[in-house]
Amino acid sequence: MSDVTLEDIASLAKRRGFIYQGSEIYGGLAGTWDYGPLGVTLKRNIVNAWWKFFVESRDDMYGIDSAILMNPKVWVASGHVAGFTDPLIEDTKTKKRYRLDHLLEEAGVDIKGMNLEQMTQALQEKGIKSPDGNDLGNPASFNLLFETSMGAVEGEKSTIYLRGETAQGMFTNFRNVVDSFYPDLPFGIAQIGKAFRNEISPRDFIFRVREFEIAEFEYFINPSSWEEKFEMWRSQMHEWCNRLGLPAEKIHELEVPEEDRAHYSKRTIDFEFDFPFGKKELYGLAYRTDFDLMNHQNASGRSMEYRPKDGSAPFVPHVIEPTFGVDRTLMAVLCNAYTVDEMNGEKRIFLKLPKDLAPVKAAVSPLLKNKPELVNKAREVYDMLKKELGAVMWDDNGNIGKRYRRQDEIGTPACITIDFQTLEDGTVTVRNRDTAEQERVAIQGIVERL
RNA sequence: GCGGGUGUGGUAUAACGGUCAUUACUCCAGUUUUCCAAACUGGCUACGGGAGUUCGACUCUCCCCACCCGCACCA
Repeated sequence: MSDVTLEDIASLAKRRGFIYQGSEIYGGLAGTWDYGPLGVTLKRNIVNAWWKFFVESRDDMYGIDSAILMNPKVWVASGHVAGFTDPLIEDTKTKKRYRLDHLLEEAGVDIKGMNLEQMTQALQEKGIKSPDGNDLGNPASFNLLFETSMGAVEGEKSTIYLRGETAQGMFTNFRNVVDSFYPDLPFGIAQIGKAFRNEISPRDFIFRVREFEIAEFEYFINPSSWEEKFEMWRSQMHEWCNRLGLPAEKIHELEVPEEDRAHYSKRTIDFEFDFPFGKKELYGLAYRTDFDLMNHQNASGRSMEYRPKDGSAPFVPHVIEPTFGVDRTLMAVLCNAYTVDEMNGEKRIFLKLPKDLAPVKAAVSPLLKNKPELVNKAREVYDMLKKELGAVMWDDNGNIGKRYRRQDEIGTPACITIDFQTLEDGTVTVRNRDTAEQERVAIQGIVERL
């Protein structure tokens, strides 16, 4: 359905307990969202699948969980304190904003190492106008790093940053992991966790937010093999999308041209997804070279060299970095799952979630709730399934059709109904979410059917 | 951050400078119901926040906040 809007999805997400606006009772806080009971389960299912696929099932991957707060020197060395800042300048007439550094570059100015003041001066000396030929106002710079302060005593506090990416935790622990395990090259260090960015304008539901979750890993390689490893992860990323049930035709690769690439990247491919509001970045795959390890080696004085076991010359490994926005993943999964079809002349909305991602695996209902013998039997089945599967829901509200529709909206793959025949022959009906078809199954065989 | 728009129960909405703020669905309790949002009864829940104008503001003005669209940004 192409006419499904983001509002439809956000509305259902709220109504059914997936995603709420952050701090809602106080009018909200821009760029923050809270996950409700079903949302957190869905997210956890995604994250667990990711960890299983990229970490646990491999023998060249090492998981870590590093601190959100890091020594500020990390962010200086990584280039984020300087490079995370965008100098913007406004056309005084059209009110359009432009990147000051871009305008200068176009005018042939070498801006390397310039601060905002120097750039402003260069702008004035050159008499640069906006692309529309108008005067430019005063530049302002936006640093996307979130600042906070450490220390409880006023006046003795020091400014530190909430991490803007999780990657630096992998780089700062490179030495530790090598010392603990001495893995063969290539190997990776993976992490899932929160990152924070002072986005200028959060947008599009949970797509661009100020606090978000990233799953990513740094894959350390011999630079001579970078192209081969890059290709390997490229295809693994497609395989991952496939496992999420995201159709290949909705995933698009974008070769990021040099001028748009991050300061550390020698090659970047964006994986874009067809969201209801357009084709937008979902994942990134970057060849970060030895940029980060070299910077940390220089700044910390600690060696980042890897000593090959065959006795060949030590070197600082290069890095391939696949990065996955967890919230964006969840959003893509939701958008992709949202299905509208017709049933008995009425609109039926259901979430066609892959079984292993669905927050509720099955719902159990007595056909009628005023017949104690049905309710008791249904309770029995429910207790049994709850023990086996965990994520099972009891539902006896309204009539049976209503329950089916309710479960449809939260993507429950199967509904199990206990009726009078159950009391006689021990079979139940299992109703399929996607086809709405039902099938009689013996109670003993339910678990295998789900 | 700029320009434009929007803001009424959980969701979607109506109206009005002046009694208890409308309706539908959802949700909850109950009656009923032998498989796809049936019916009936009852119930919870809203004017985003703050100032101001006014005898009286959900309605008019201003400020703030959030969301939507465009620009810009998006490591």
